[in-house]
Amino acid sequence: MEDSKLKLENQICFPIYSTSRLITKAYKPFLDEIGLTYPQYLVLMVLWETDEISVNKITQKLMLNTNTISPLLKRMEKLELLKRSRSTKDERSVNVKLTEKAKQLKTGARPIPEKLLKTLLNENINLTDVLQLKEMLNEWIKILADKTKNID
Amino acid sequence: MEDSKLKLENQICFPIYSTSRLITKAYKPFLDEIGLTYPQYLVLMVLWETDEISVNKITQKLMLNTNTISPLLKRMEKLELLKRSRSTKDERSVNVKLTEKAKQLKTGARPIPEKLLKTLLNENINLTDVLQLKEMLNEWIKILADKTKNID
DNA sequence: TAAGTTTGCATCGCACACGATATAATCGCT
DNA sequence: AGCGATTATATCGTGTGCGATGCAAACTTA
Repeated sequence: MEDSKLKLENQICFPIYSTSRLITKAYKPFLDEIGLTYPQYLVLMVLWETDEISVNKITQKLMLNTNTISPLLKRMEKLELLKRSRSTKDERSVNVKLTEKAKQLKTGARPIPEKLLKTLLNENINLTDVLQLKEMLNEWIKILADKTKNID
Repeated sequence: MEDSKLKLENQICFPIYSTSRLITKAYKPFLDEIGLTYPQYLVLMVLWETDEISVNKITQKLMLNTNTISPLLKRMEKLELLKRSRSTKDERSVNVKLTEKAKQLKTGARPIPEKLLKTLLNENINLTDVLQLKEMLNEWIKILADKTKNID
């Protein structure tokens, strides 16, 4: 019986899982400086782009469910990074708005993407590789988002 | 001021993070059938390859710390998937050994890698792409494991 | 317009990840 | 042999992720 497929080193999924964790770890020193966790940083990236946005829109952009986003936003509100308020148009909907404090954090965050990219580029991986990888992952995200949409 | 780098869609890290979560989700139906979580499945892949292995070796292979692995193994012992016992040679070390139940789970797990791969391949992504991606990720893991080894 | 369905958000419980810390065993150096 | 440093593992607290469930507002459709 051939079991090589069950070996860790032959999996494609394990390297993605590990890389993801290691990248989050690589962010840590930079995010510590501005007092953010990685998921909080993701939320702020959404809000820096579009202040005043509904919880639902955030879940869509980050592909996370409300049972992850709601407590995350709650913690961020406690950190005075944002304000939540019921929409008047649709009472079910909650709008999220940045505080001045969070807007100013953007200055500290601006150099982070470049720093991370510098960490990831070396003699074996160039920018073209990275962009190619990004395309491929986005393709996978499309496939997987579709195939897993009924799994909860 | 150019802020395009702070946009979610221009990040390479976010697609990796999302793909990782979506892949775990894609595993779920298959792992549910044999009553495992994804990290538990990873531990078993290590043990199916080498039964009787120290906790330390497992942390190295999975690149996870003991504060993640210890409780994980404890839960798995409660599920009767493995036994833990102090090494006689080195009383600090704990050896992990599969139960018969876990060994038999391997039969149920055998088709899983192929199923997952089938999910990931389509008209836009072929096996060569996947293998190329794996190489690139392994390169990143090397870089990141080194650069983050002092971050805790 | 009334009843059933869907939608938007929240809460609860559980399983990771991981920083900080603790403890015991072993190692290294004198 | 003795003692400080290192190593292997465990525990605690916090922050995600996410399945299950709850609830109220909005929608649908008879």
